[in-house]
Amino acid sequence: MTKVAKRRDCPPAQRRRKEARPAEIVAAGISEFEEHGFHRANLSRIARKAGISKGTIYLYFASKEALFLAAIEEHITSVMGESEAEVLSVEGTTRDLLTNLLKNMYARFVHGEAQALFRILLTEGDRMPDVISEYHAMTIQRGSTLLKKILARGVERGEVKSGPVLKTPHVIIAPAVYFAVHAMMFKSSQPLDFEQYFEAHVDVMFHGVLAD
Amino acid sequence: MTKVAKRRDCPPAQRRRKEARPAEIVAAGISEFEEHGFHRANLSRIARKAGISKGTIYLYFASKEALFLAAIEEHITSVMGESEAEVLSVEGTTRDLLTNLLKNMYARFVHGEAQALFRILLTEGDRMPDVISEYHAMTIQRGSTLLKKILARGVERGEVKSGPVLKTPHVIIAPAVYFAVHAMMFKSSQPLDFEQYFEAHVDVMFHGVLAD
DNA sequence: CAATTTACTGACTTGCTGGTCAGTAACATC
DNA sequence: GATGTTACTGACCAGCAAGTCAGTAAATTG
Repeated sequence: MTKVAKRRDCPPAQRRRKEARPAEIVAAGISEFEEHGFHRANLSRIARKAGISKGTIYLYFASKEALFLAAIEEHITSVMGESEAEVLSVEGTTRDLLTNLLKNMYARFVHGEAQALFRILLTEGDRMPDVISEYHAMTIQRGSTLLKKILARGVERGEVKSGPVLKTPHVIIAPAVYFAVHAMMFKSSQPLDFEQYFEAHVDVMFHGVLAD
Repeated sequence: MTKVAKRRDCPPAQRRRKEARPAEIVAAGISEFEEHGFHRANLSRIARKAGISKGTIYLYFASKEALFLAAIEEHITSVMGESEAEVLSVEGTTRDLLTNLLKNMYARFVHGEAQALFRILLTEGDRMPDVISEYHAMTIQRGSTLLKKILARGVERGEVKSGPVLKTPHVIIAPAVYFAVHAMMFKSSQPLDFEQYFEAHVDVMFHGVLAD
């Protein structure tokens, strides 16, 4: 009744690659967490995806949560790095700048990888205030600062009228987030038409719904 | 080594109340699911909240999932029942109607009970397409039909200009959903000022951001 | 009051998964 | 080739929670 260890010949004869492991594990982790969220994510499956055994994960990460944090950090920086300068560098009317910014947002949030990250944080964010803060800084904070700049510039050029939006520019990009949320919930059953939605978004943002 | 049953005196001497149980269990379930989502919700805790033992739950519901479905159904109908007629009955300008509708939405989605439900479905909805469909019908479907009516009436009265929004009225209420999502993620760390946000929302919805 | 029915209980079973560690083999050095 | 080091393996452990069911007692019946 001892803990007999019946060792079989190590099947695919794993090579030893200390340097490559962490990144590979994180990559497998991102994929697994995207697909299943934190709770349902399964370490054995992550190990399989990374082509190693479960025990190896624990050589590089202290716990499931530690791996999750590493994966989130990696994902945030890889997905969110750039775009600000790009948007601001365009010389053009406020219309152009805003349209450009929105296209950028939709591309990331709706079609892109940012959606999965967004979903995970929405779902599992409670337990990790640090990550939430970082995410906030890199998305909302950054985005609304950028928007404020664009709007202020627009006011100066006489293209934008002043109003409460200047202080709470979130409302401008809100429909993009709504679209992402709608897609998350109803993608398969009741999809929205993107082109049509985008057109409506831009139109309302610029002119509102009232006549005159 | 038999399965000895050491029966203690039945502690609080539970009464037998076959009729009242299901509703009580569902109520306890709603509270638990709101607080923890589906996965972390714990049946023993639900039983405790309902003042019964775990086994009793299984006298009335086949599984955790069945209880969850019952809870969701109950919640949807209790939270979403009304408001439509109320909003439409108001005789006034389109401004009034829309402002009224929005206040209603914020009250439900942002401050009210609908938020927890929304969060759960966003998080756990994949596994239950039926519930998602029902939810869609009772919220999005209904809401956008209502909005289309209001806008069409506004166009007739010359208060609303025609445009792509008439076909995709979602963009109008999107900022309310954004606010709810923002609250879910950043409530504790970076809350938005509601009054200010609401004002900006209404302003943009009516007039847009561009001058003239 | 005894006999019967049935709402209810909670210890137990079962299954799953995060985490451990004795054992193995790939590489390094002599 | 022998010896040492260490990346790696995977059977096992521990604990938790969904679900079960033998047993109990509240109501009901005769």
